[in-house]
Amino acid sequence: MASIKDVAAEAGVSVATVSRVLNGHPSVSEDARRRVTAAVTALGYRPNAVARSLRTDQTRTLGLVISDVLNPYFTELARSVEEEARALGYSVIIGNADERPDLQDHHVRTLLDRRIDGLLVSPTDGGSPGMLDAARAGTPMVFVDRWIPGVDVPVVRADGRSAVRDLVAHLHALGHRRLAIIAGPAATTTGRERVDAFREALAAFGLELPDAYIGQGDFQAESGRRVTEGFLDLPEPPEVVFAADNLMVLGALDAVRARGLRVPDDIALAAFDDIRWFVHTDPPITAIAQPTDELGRAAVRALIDRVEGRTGESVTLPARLVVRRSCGADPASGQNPTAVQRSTS
Amino acid sequence: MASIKDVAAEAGVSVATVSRVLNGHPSVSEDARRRVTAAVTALGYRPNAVARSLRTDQTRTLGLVISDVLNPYFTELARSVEEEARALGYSVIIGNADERPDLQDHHVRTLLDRRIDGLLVSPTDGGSPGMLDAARAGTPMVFVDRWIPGVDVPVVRADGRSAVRDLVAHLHALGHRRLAIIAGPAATTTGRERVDAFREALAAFGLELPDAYIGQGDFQAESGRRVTEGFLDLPEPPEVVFAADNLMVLGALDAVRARGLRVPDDIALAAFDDIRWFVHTDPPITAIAQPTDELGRAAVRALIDRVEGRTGESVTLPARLVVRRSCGADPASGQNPTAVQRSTS
DNA sequence: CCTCCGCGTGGAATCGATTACACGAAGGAT
DNA sequence: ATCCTTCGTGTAATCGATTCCACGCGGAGG
Repeated sequence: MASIKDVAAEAGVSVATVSRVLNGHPSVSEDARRRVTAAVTALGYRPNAVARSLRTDQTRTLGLVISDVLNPYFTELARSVEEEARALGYSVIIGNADERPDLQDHHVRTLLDRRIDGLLVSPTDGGSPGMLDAARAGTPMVFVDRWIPGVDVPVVRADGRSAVRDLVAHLHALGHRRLAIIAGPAATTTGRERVDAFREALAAFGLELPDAYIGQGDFQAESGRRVTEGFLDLPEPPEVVFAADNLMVLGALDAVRARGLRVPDDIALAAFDDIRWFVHTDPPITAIAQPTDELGRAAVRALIDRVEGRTGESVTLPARLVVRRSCGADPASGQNPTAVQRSTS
Repeated sequence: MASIKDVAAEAGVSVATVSRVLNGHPSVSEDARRRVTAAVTALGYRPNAVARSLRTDQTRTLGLVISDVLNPYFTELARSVEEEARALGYSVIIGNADERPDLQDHHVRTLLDRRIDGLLVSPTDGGSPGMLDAARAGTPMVFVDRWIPGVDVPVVRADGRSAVRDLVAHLHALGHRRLAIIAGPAATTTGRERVDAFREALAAFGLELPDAYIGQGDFQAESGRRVTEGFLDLPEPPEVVFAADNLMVLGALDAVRARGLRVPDDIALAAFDDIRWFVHTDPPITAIAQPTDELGRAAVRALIDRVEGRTGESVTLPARLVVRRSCGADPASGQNPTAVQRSTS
């Protein structure tokens, strides 16, 4: 592969001049510029990004560590992150943590070793050593979706509180009183927050959230199945199961089916995170939709602000309720339209 | 960030010795080794991968350019690729082409600029300039899933031929005679091959595949909807629509629903590529499943073989039919079990 | 006692870029 | 004519690692 020296030789100039032409430096004669560009195309020369990074101490690369690539929510997030980054002249390297803190750390370390300019993380846990080191070392960093309390890093996320209130209002209006939740891991902020928001919303309607109605999941489908089976075994099973992510509701659906029960007639189902497949499930699933695309873009902008020395700020965007048939409403006619409206407030 | 010089100073040895310790070189005294490791931990030193790559001319990184991250098939593929690569000591950088040749080229160029050791591609088209350059330049390369005829690069893929035969046998046994297909882009091998396999299988049962029953899709949901609407407008609409990928069948489902028709009673549906959501759609969708995980791993092994100077060979693995309710069978009881058996041959 | 060998170590070249600095030529001002 | 800019260019240092080569030292063999 041709190097800058080869180009210099071919053009009959020094490497400095070649570099200047490549970087659009003003003080190069028109003649030299022509000869260099000719040599570049003749040799099919492409600058070595590795060498350039070593010298300039910047890679124009962002790292993105997500919790689970197989979760469509994170896939969409990754896509919008890459898009915005590309538009701003950066590349993205994705690390998939599979909800495992050790893997998360592995990726953070690897990315730091490659001297990425900034790091976008959706932490799997409450702060693994590698992550805390990175934050402390001053690597530009932004949390997206999930974050770690007490760590001084901007957070870009959706606030589901009002949407959860809308959901509970919707369920209450349909006559449901015994509502259960499949929570995410307690180590994650989204795992805790969604339970809190749910409990608060219930309280506003004078409803309790008994411990028996809080199932401990891990954001994976299998845990949704397990927890739902537990709910169904209760002397007084819930009328509604709300899953804290889109994968767990799938498991819940499995468990309900396996008992020969019907949704929503025997039990209602809802989920956090809306994905396109929910339109086609049987029945279509009521969900809380995050503005995933905007989240990804905002996170990248905040991170690049930090990378380039500006102050990237935290951003919180509203989530909104999308009513479908899994809770009993007929969305084509009956349900209260104010629910959808209020969620954008 | 601490460099090797700092470590050398801290340990009271030369940088050469530090490097030797770091790389497990034998001829270092026990004493020096101890002092160096102590200095490393004291400073929290991590070698600069950029500098190392520049010197050694290898990045221990693989590039993976996939056609569409939002397609669960490719997400699973990416995951298994990363897993196998990690197990073998390599990192993976993913580029998402979004089925756009220009974006594909952008990613190939960027990856080559970073001097990745090898490239895994599932080409979006029939050979864009960047890709052909890469192949010609001698970059270790392997095609996965799709490939470009005439380019001398190993291919790791699934052969759907026998599974398509099984599918057609299944459909024929259920009494269906008018079978249509939503094809992928003609520029892709999978786009063409699946149509050919379908036509061949039909011929074996004395059935034709009229042009009106071949819809031109682009592997995206929207094209599935459009094509299916065209089928339904035909004077004699098909009894079965077979989509060449999992996204297009979603669009087909939309189109069928929008007309108020039922699956499978009014029209049967099937798809290439099985994904976990198909179990939960209404109705569950009959699909041809690729051994995605094994495909990803085999591709990585073949590529690393090339990278490390061995001869990575092409691999073809069989796909298999997974019967569900979208074609009219009741998989719990009725359908011919030989269909599933034969597909593994 | 001398020579040779091997081991542990350090000095310095190297990878491919960027960039500070110096230098010569040309042109304008005095 | 002399001096000072300005402009275009080249030389060389630098980034952080790896690795070739040489050197000093100690022990073994003659």
